[in-house]
Amino acid sequence: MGNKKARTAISPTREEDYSGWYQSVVREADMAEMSHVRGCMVIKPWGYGIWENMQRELDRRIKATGHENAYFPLFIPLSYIEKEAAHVEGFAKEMAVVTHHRLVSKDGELKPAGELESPLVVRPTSETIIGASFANWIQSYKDLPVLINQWANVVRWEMRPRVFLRTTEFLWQEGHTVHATHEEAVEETEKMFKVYQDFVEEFLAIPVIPGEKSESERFPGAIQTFTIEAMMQDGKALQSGTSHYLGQNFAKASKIQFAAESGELEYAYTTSWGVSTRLIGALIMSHSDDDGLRVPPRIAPWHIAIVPILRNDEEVNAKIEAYCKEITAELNKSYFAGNQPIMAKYDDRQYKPVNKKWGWIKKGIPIVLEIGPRDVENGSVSVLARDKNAREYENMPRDEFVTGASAILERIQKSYYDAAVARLNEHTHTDIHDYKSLLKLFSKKGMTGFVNAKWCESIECEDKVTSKKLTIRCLPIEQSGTEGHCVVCGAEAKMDAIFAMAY
RNA sequence: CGGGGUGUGGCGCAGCUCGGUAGCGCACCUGCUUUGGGAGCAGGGGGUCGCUGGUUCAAAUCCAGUCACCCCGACCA
Repeated sequence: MGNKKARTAISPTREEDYSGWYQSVVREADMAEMSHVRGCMVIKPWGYGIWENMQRELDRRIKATGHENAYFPLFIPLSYIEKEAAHVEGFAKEMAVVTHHRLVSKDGELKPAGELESPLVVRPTSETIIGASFANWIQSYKDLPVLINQWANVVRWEMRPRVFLRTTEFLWQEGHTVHATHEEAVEETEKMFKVYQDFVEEFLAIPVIPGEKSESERFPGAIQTFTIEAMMQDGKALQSGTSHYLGQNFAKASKIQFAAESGELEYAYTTSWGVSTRLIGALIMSHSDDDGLRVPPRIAPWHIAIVPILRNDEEVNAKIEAYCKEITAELNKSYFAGNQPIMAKYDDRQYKPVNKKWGWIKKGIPIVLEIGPRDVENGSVSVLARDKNAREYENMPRDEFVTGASAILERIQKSYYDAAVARLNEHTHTDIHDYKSLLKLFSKKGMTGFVNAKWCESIECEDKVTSKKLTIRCLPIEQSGTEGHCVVCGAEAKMDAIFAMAY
């Protein structure tokens, strides 16, 4: 056969077709597939396992900050949605509406019947329906704050679905809180915003730029929207989590009032915040390579796959199997990153070893162990770490691996994060000061990246940029505080803004 | 929602212009050989060609409609 070409497990490669690569990664890792329902996906066990791990850790952090879980209806009366003007306008175009409650058989076909007197919408978010409950729950300042979180599915009738990034139905968590004062609600908004940032950086190994959204990018009905923006491998930005200060807008719409100490009836201050299965998309586009997904150990459903290399010799095979099971059991008693249990899986499926190995690589499991007769002889293991070349085995004594596994997992976690930080830093341009240079930078094909530049805060300049497919992602929390000129119009400006193309 | 493209076994594709009843690579199953870094040979299973209707003796192929996916745009807390 002669020279083997460098073969990648995923085709097309990122270089050849980024979007095709993304879809191929999702398919080859067996994470999800588009269903036959427009824009809706089936999340398969490997993808859902990642989501469950996200849920577990986020849920812990949400509860650690004093919130409790509850559940509210999927259906929202149209009249509720109508109550907040900006909210209606923001969501009207992507609402699924339920108009009937029955089917009847007619000419051999099922037809909707029993038209509802007032239609229901499928929640695109739950501010209004939760607000209606809150209005009942709250009488006095002594009832505050109310700190509620909900894990749910929501529906937004998107025009251009993309698996995990923008689907018609998706899973998320939405926090909704009520406070007596403006200050306390702002504090809450910022607190949860920080929870998201820490979670995404520590567990998903994705560095983010925290910032505030411009007025036009705000959540419909919010006073302030905070966002964490991550940079994908193609340089585009992905909004990965948002936290909103809603002021009294929704309290007024839903009549969330309380008797203050003074005896006055006052409107409360509310917040909401959420992250969704979109984070899985962020994970894929942050860390994966041309051999498939790479899952940071802290979020991986399994950390170590143990693949036996069996021979046509039952006696030898029995030894290999026993050896593998011992190692699996030892690993499963171990921890990494402090107290996170190591999840090791003995892969005794009947597939060929080499196919099992590549299957795991494409799924992005952090470590694949291959164990054959020679390893049993020598008391060793062959280690494939996903942060290294998929063809480089490292042979090491069994005990060294078992005791060192946690360190390897931690190294992998760190290496993914470091690589993502390096990319973010390298491709965040701070030397763009005029409109011409800005457009020139983003007219390039391929890696575009972020521009951190001055903005005069005028909607005109923002619109001008938006018409060029660029967006102002956020006004970073970390401001230089220096004076300068708006990168668009050249006027005096103090505010730093992140400009980028976005998903 | 506008423009473009595509739907053929699990995946990737050919066949369609010029209608004659489906093929290739990978994967899968069996056997033999091989045996720790995507093995070889031989045999085999699996698709009513997205769906509906029309034209025709005959439709994957032509026509109409419809659904879905992909790309570009608009839209997107």
